[in-house]
Amino acid sequence: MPELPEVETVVTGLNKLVVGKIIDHVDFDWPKSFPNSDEEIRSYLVGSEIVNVKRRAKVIIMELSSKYSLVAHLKMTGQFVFRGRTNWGAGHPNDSLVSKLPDKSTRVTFTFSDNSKLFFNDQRKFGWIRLLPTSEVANIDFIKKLGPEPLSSDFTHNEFRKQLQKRPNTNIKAALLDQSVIAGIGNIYADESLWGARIHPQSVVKSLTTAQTNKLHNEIVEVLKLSIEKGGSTDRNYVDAEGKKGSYLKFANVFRRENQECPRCGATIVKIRVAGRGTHVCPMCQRIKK
DNA sequence: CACTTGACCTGTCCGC
DNA sequence: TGCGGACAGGTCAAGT
Repeated sequence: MPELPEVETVVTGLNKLVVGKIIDHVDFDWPKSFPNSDEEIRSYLVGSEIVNVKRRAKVIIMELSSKYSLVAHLKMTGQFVFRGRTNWGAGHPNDSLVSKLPDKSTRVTFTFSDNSKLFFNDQRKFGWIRLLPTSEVANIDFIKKLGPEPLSSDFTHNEFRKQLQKRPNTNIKAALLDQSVIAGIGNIYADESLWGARIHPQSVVKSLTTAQTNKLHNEIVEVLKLSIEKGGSTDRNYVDAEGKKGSYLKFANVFRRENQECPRCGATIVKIRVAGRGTHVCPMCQRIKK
């Protein structure tokens, strides 16, 4: 599922819904989803308050009053959905993929002291939650290696070119999906930003001109901002912390639009395979550059 | 080393 | 309908 805009939307929702809640207990049936020991849970989770929720790349970090944090990755199908007194039973039936919880994809359930609940659902079981000291979050290997946040002021045209030099001989799509080059982009926003910049996903990174990477930089920022504004993309599973879908895909130009007309030139959009991923491209206005 | 290809899982869709 | 295979928004580990 979720790329930067979806995770950002979930984090915004969690800040509104669960900050200030005290964790009473936690239930889980798939240990890989939440592998901490009973001892750690008893000592650092139960009885602690959620004080803040933030995002780095696609990782969600919930800081607790115990000086520990719940760190989570939604991978392809993970969801955090809150249910409490104000929204029992999903207040938006036509806009939601989940009405009754827990359901068979529920892996972890946090119950708060006021009896409201936060469900971690994950159909494919790739996602995970870890409880660890807040001071160690920055030292997680994956987080240490992450490239710049595309919506931060550090992400300049020059910085983007510098980061791309880490992967000079691969294609630009693989480079965009590499979280150590740039943090938070996944399959949808890679395709959309490459279409916006008129760059073919199979173009070799070192062949791109400065004008092209500058344009791509601008497209990445615009596409991500627009998606956050639309509450992210719901392709199949994604919902926000209230269980609602995102509407960005209505505005997408190529993603999942194979066999439709390119909105820019009218040619037929094709779906190919690049970097092992389904990739949507307009063969007319996105040219391969070797 | 740099880069590409499976594996991790469940569910759905499509062709025979 | 049934069944096999491909595919799905991400990241690792193991290959070349």
